[in-house]
Amino acid sequence: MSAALSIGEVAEETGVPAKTIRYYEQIGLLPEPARADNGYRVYGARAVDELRFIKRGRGLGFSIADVEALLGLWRDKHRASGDVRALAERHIREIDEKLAELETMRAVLADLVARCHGDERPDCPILESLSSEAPDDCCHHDP
Amino acid sequence: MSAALSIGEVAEETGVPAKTIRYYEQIGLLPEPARADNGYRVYGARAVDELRFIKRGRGLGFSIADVEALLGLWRDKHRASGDVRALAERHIREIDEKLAELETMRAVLADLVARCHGDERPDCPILESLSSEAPDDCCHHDP
DNA sequence: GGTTGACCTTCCAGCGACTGGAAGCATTAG
DNA sequence: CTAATGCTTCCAGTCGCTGGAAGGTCAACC
Repeated sequence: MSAALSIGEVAEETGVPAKTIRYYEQIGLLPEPARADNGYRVYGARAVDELRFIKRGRGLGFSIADVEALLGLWRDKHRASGDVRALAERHIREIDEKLAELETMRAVLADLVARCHGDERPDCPILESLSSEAPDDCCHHDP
Repeated sequence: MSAALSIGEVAEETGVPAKTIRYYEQIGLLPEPARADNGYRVYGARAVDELRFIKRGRGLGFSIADVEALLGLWRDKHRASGDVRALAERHIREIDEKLAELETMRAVLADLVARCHGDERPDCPILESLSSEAPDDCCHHDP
């Protein structure tokens, strides 16, 4: 049978802080674990696996809602891999949007920094650009 | 003299929602405007300029705190352009970190998606990767 | 037996940067 | 007179945690 672990041991094992584990339980991402006589949470190997899954999903930038969906698909032995792939593809598109936005910002900033001599003199193209009369519809943002 | 504008007109003029303008005032980013007899906020051209400045700074990804600092430097006629440049350079480094993180995520996801056939069959490298026994120290995150 | 100290429990509050909504005046048009 | 805007305030929610307070529990040490 699988070893019984306290929340601290699971935290140690998975690298997910105990506070975060309780939080995941609170929002329903993790099932409520069994309790020892003293009220302490008691976890098995399954919880460790699920937490590792969650941690990796979060590490790839999936939202909690997405991780919840992926966890559901993972538990479902009859899932279609197409569903998983669709979720991942949508996430890649979101990442691409953020990348494009950040790259635009970076390019504008790098240009401004290059044109700013950066000494004690007060004239500065960076501030001039931020306060100029030009239209500022340059940077698109999500709705 | 400069035209007196209501909050709605300033919002229209700058593209910053009235709610956000009030929020900026509340957190001290914008000074409290004059009030008409009926209690309505009354703005001048200066507030419009400052809001445009803020909007552009936010559009370049600067935090509110950074925008506040930039606004201070902008108002200070004796500022050193080096201070502005240092702030912008630090921001570029933060953007570079986010870019690197997102690019790593994207690469991992793209690889997983490519290896997932994505049909009705349940076997899926994406889920396998999330649940594998391999160490998951692959993705670094900020402290 | 007493007392640390490390662990566990609960609940509440805060981060950033807004955004939405409720409840209530002000002003203007019809 | 009423309806439609627009303005005011304040409170709550978003997302994903994280910190802290106040207290219970357990093993070890003197």
